[in-house]
Amino acid sequence: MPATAAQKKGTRAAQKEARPKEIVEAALAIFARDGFAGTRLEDVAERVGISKGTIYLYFENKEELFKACVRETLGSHVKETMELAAAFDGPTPDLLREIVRRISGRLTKPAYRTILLLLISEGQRFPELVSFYHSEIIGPGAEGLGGVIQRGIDRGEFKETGLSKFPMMLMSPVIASVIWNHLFGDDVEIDPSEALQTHLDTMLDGLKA
Amino acid sequence: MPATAAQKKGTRAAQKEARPKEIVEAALAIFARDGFAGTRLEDVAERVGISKGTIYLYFENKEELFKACVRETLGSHVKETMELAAAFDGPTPDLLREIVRRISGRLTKPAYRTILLLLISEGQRFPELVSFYHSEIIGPGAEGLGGVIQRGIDRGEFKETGLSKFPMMLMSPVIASVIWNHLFGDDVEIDPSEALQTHLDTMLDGLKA
DNA sequence: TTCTACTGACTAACCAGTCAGTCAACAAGA
DNA sequence: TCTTGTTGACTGACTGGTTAGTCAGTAGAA
Repeated sequence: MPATAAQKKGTRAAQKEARPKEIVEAALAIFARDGFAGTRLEDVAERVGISKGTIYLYFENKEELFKACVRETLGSHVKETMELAAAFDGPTPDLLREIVRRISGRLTKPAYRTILLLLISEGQRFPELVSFYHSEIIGPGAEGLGGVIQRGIDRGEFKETGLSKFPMMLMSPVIASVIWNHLFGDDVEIDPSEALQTHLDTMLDGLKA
Repeated sequence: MPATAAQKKGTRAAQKEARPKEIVEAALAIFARDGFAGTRLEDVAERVGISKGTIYLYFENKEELFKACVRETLGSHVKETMELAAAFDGPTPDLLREIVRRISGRLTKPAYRTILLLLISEGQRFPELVSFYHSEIIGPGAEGLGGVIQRGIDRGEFKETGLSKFPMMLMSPVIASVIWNHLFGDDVEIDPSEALQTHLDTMLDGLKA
């Protein structure tokens, strides 16, 4: 009996182990293209190179497959970002730039972008997913950003503004540009990091104590 | 036995004239709830109090009904806003505030909000709708906002920033809060106009020459 | 040979779109 | 005003196509 995944490569056991991820990856692509209701599991299967029945060996039904896609992609990288914030001891504007840049980096990755758009479209149908997203990602993220803004205020670098109440709004240009590109990308593509850069420059100027 | 509920009011001619709007309104609600693929025309019909067949007397098919919903709701109020900008002769920050506030007012109206979310979810499937939206609303809107920012720069009220390149990003907090409320509104509702207010305060401060 | 991941034909359900039939509104004549 | 014929908005059962989900059978690794 082989011990590691690498050794098992090509064996049935290895294949079995790799299947769920393969399926989720393919499903993500098809869900992104056709939405939840519009997705045909046969298309997903074909993309993996298996038959539809196989999907049901790994996922209870279409809904569970969808949820797996969301959970798989979201992961939870919030913690490390928060640790960075705690350890940092330079000027707060630099810290804020770095953190916002990191979040933006994640938000604009293809898989994450896809999930963001899918959550917007299908969220109503999957309240548990939305609250998962809220409690695992959005909540801690907002809290973290809020903490950084507060740090700036405490250190006399930022003045007090309403932004403390809506720290997530710092990310709004990134979200808006992801949506913009999704809709109008063929005509006029926006570079989210450039949009963010511009936005941050102006905001940080306006925040200055 | 026929349903008599629909036959209460007005003449046949009046009824016929009112039908399309009734259908579009009902469809908007169901599309918003179930998405395009998920919407059953029977549900739409039931909401109006007519039978499914009647919908086909007024709309060629499901797609055309969807397009009618979008076109009906979007209208085109951009022109008047632009005229306001041309006529205004006070300080540019005040003008910008007023214009952004107006756009936000439209964006957050329930029907418009619904269309925004539907365009995000279903836009891929309806490229003509997206380009309609782009050419009728977004393009002129962006141009108008850009003009106002330029006015500020010309009058020495604003400094030159990258914002001129992405004027629509001024609206990003509104878009982000519409999406936020759509997803998380049950837990923590954001007041888009408050978010916008905060955002504008900071941005205008940062834009100051 | 045994075991099991996988197959794909099948079923049951669903729904967009159709169309022959219905009946209330209207018109016109008595 | 009443009667009667016509019109056309509307109905809803039906069709045809689609797809989620099942399961008896297969193939190939161990």
